[in-house]
Amino acid sequence: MPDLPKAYTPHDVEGAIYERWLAADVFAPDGAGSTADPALPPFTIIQPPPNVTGSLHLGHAQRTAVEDLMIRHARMRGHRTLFLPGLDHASIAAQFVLDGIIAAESESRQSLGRERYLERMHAFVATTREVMLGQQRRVGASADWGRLRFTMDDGSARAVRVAFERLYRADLAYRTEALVNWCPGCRTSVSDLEVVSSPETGSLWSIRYHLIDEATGQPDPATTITVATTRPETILGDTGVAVHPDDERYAAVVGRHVRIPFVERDVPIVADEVVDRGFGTGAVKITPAHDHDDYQTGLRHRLPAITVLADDATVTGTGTRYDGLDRYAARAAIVADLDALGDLAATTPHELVLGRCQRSNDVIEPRLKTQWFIRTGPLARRALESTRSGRTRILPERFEKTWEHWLTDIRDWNVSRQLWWGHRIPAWYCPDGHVTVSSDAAGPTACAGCGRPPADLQQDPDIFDTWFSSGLWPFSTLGWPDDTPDLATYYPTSVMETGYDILFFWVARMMMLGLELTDVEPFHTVYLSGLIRDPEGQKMSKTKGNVVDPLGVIDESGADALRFALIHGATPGNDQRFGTARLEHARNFANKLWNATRYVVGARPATIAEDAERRPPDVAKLGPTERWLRSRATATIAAADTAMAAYTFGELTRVLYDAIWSEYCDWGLEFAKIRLADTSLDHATREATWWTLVEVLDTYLRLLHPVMPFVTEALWAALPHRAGDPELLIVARWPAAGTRDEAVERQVGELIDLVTELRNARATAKLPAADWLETLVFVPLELGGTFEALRPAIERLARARPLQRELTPEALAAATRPGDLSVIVAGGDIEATIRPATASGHADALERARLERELADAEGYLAAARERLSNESFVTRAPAAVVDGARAREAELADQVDRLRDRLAR
RNA sequence: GGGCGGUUAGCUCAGCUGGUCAGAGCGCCUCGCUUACACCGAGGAGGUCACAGGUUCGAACCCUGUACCGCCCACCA
Repeated sequence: MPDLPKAYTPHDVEGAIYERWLAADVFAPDGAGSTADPALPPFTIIQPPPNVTGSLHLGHAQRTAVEDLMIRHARMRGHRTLFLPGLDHASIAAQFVLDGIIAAESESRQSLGRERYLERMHAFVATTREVMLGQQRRVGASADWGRLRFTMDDGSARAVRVAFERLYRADLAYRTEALVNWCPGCRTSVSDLEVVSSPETGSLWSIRYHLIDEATGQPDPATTITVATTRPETILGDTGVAVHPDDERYAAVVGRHVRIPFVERDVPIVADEVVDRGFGTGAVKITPAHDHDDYQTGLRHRLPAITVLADDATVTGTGTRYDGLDRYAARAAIVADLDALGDLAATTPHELVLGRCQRSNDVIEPRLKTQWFIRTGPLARRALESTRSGRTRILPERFEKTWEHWLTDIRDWNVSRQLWWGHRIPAWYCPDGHVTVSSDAAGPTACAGCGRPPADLQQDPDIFDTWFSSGLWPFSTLGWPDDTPDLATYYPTSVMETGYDILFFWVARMMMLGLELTDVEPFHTVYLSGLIRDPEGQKMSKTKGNVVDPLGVIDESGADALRFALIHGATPGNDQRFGTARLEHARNFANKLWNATRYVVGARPATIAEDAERRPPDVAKLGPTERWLRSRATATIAAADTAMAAYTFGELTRVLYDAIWSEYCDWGLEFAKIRLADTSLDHATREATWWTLVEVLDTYLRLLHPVMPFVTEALWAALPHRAGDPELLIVARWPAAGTRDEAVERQVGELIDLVTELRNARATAKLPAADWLETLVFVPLELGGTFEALRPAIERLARARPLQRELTPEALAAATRPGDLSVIVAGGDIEATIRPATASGHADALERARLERELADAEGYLAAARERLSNESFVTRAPAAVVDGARAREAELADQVDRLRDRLAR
């Protein structure tokens, strides 16, 4: 048994412990140090792979803490546990970061070229990767590092190719020209999810279009239709004007044509119900190539789609002087020119919602592109079926509504990205337009359409949306598409823990792809964590500068404190504010635990050898407090089990905090101190007391281990172990709840209340803390044995001596003298009288005031209880147990009120 | 425009399926004899559980509505 240093220094504890775990090979389910029971089902958590874009923040630390908590708990219950760690290449996010880095060196994607750019990327992620893995170890992740995976490793690459080929063959992946969300800054398309709507103030311009005189074929200067637009530059791509079919104002002009200025194009006026008659002028210009609504309208009316903006959002191909101008410069020029022509009818400020790129914040430009899409309809239906049937559960449950809503209205998923860092789409095109999709690493051997040789084929230059590879994560990490032993053993996985902010991005994609490709739900439970915010409730972000580095916190307070704080404050799906107060609370708790253990270790009776093997306490020698401690430990185990089963980890920490601090330390250790020092007791009795302390502390260390693994491991090593225990707590068994002794819990509880009340009376009367006070006490017969056993402890803790027991309340009343302080324990029959060493009128006044306050409280409760009982329908309609409880309560209160009145009358 | 959360002690938050549920931590006030711990110990003050109705024998908890705050989704140019 190692000695415990006097001071708790997390830094010293934690490094050594992690090394011991690694050396013992206890993380892997099949590691040499595993104590798992092969008969139990395995428990698997595939870690949500953090982006290799830098370093981990508190949110990651929280996720890791929660995942590791579940894994450690399952491991202690004897399950084979796989906590598979990983990293995500984070295609667009990583490119965004790297672009920033190379920009500082006056380089760019274009200047480096694809090959050198990717070299830079590999070097970049090689460094961030090590930083991030190191951080996870510091947090204490008991992950199986030997199975570490990366979304860009060969296994993932193959899984991506095979998945795509299967989807293609099942007609769930298709290539088409469609309007996609184009980010001019990132120079790629992005998915609908990556477009964030941003309310902004812009302008609404009303513009007159001239109708064509059908006789001359020329615009009629006198006949115009006014359209309203927020984006005048798209005029150049207009191919129609739409009005509502029932709009009488325009009924006459439907079917006629207008001439689009600058491009001199004649386009038809069409009737379409999409138009809102009440908005603007009731006439809408239609630009199918640059607006999602217009695209649909265009399709309905067979209007051509003319692209007028290039990849960099400059005007292109219009043959006007605007070509080459940025979209906003073109807008200004066009507005000015329209004004000059006299066709600008109005300019009004306008609140609108812009789509901006989640990554670069550029305004998204809808553009026509030929790209790959995943047909989500059939996939989403299966995913919905999984949650509706309960085969996969989402926690907290309210997110199932969000899930339903999103998956019901889901649109096809654009997976093509015009980026470099990612998985290249395994599709090849031949000059005749045939498409060949091949999962072969070497590519296809011939064109699938015409048999041309590979040399004639060109691979799609695009890569996949990063979430495509992430979507395969639960099974690609286990060896899929091969039928590996790991896949057979650990798939489907158990719990997917992640933030609610990526429910759609990631969880939905994993469900859809997992169901399609493996025919089974990839996990049975989705646990959604909330976000970590700063103490002011702000989202942590680098630009705000309020990001907290977990390593700094760990250096200062320890990983255990960090984990406890993060878990303690977490309610599933709810954000939490994180600040120093929480952290100090957690660190103080670790410190408390450390010192309590140090006390226990140091309190070993001399009759027990230092290296003695653990013995269960001798049941025959247990006193009430020992039985109380054991019963409370059993209650705590049950409460911890309930919390674990409900995934309410914050509740788990609360239960353990209270049990350890408020029960074990505040009362258990204090009672034990007195007993251990009581030389009137025999050796065996004192040994039983100590063994009880050891046993209960052992239980609490086990229960707390998943939350605070380092300190519990260190402290557990200082306790004697049972014969069958392993070397390390991490692979020791989770405790099983025994039977509670409710009688002893109640009795000891009442005596604890007595001590508290005696202290209260003393403090209220402002009696010196150091004084020993002569005290008389009446304790009913059924509590007598317990009282006598605890008498030395009560005397010491209440500083009441001599503590003389009176046998009847009458005897107590008779012995009470004026100036004595009275104590009537609420809810019990215990009464006591304290005799101050020096009587003082002042103390007496304070004492009366205290008793009167207590009386008023008791009378209030009593009145409420009586009112409830006098209610006929309560007595007849409430459950018997509740009524009985109320009667008992009434009796207790009545008794207490009597006694208080009696005392005050003296 | 839909949907979802939140509103409980000065602050940050717990309160699971309605019946000792009005709680915790921090902060505050008073006091510390006691060598596990001052990262501590003892005692205490503090709340019409956002507001208004309703259901019920009984509501912080269920229903309806209102007000703020936050988030998600959404094709009004």
